[in-house]
Amino acid sequence: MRAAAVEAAPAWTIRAGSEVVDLDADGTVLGRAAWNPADVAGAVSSRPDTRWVWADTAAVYPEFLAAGTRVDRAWDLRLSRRILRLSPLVDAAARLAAPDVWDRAAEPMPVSDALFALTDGPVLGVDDLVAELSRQRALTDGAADAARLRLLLHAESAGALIAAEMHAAGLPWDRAAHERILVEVLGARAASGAPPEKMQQLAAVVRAALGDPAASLDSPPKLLRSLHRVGVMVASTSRWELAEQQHPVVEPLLEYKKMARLLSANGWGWLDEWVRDGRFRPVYIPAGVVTGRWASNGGGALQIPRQLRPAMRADPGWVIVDADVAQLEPRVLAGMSRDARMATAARGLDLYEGIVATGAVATREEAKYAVLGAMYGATSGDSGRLVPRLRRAFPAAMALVDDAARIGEEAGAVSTWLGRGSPPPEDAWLALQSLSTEEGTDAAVSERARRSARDRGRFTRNYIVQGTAAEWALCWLAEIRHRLSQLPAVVDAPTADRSGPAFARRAHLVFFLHDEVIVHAPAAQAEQVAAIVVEAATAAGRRMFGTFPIDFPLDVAVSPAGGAVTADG
DNA sequence: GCAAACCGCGCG
DNA sequence: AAAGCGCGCGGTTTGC
Repeated sequence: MRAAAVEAAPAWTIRAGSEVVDLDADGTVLGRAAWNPADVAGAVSSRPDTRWVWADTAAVYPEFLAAGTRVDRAWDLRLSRRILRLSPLVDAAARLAAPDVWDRAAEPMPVSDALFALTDGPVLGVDDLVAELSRQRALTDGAADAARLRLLLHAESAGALIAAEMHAAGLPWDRAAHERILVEVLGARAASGAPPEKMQQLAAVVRAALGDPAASLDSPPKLLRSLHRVGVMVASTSRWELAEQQHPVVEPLLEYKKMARLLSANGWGWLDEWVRDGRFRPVYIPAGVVTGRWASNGGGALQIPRQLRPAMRADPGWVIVDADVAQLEPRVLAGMSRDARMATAARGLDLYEGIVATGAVATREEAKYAVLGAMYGATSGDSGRLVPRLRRAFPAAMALVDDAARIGEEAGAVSTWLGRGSPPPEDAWLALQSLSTEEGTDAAVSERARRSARDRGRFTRNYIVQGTAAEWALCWLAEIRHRLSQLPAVVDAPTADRSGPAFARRAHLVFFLHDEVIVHAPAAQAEQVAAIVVEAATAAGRRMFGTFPIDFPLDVAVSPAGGAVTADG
């Protein structure tokens, strides 16, 4: 018999509404308590080894951060539920069939300062969470590969913690540096409403080339008509098509479009709206993309142009540690297919050069287009023509993506390496497919059905690779977070107040973009942090692929500002 | 008059 | 030497 329940340390702690419930490792309730908002730090520190459980990290965890504390481990019931519903590792009969109160509340909820998610939609009581955790643990423990599924759910939940923490910490952003770039590229800011100086001048040049001083440059249909009038017979105004034309309007117009994009997407208005106190605080949405990738909401965090990277600037005495994985997706493909030849080609920093060395293709560029074509399902163009060569060189890897495409075309489901299942086809898709098999079907309908099937095949082909890459990245992030938390805090950091949460007094994650992380670190810890990021990549590879010899090399740059040039061009 | 749909382009 | 995947956003046009 174990000791009295009240004295046992909880393994799980559920937080909902105004209550906290502690559970032991078996899920037996150890005790219930009222939640005390005045002592969040005490609630955390008195349960050093627990895993915190809640319905929605984005709704609950900001209160912890605002109170100056963090948690080591979490279980996000909403994110886990979405995975368990579709995972092929879970017995199909045990998966949920009908939507219920959880699903109505299960729209991706952004991480934000407001706690509106708590009052939006159906309210879940703490007993609902106790029951849901029990159900999810049973599904996970009984899964075809429990360890693998558990890794995915833990990584997913760790990602949710990190998303909230990165929002709270903010990305160090130098308004003056950003404005210098704007002025250099666009010219001085003009009176309100008017475009900046250089843009006005360039617009005049474009209009002169169009022979129309009143030509509209910002409306694609009008611009298209203007182009046709001067003999530029393009079908659209997109850049790649214009670039093929020989006409004096092309060069200034492309330049103008670049400027207009910078102004509207990341101009002074963006700075005013998104940068406060030297921090850009985007809203991250973990698993906001169907493959498991993160999405973002507001501020275009995942689309910051490289042009503006130098505006990312560390605080005085701190540095930016910027790391990205070289060719993450093909490496992940080699790992999941156990393709030893591809893994050999991936040894070293440049997988594309490794492929050239096998003799499959002649140049690095060819290798790149062949690999992209293989993962995206290219059928034509230079990329499509190169794919068969890859199929001969790496049959195991190619069989995996080719099978995924075939399954998708046949309305089937595919899965990532850790068990995130792809969504089923939509009803309209199924209806079109069955319509095309009926007798006497119109040829046009059959063609639409075939195209729609191939579209889905390209989706499932890419799903397994993109989704597994997202899983690798979650493991990497979680490892980095854990290792950074072991570093000593810099108590007298000059920016401790400005950075807000207490965890920001030590090196902390401030940005994540699919295969790249940025850590804001005290300069004295720069080398330690760089080593942590590299070790975490190795650890993530082991967690995902065990002893299979696939490398995940990084480009790492340490500097006061973003956009630093790394050794690998 | 408002919202959905479309375009074009930024990111991986 | 592409036109194959996944996104968000601002601006304009289109549809009700």
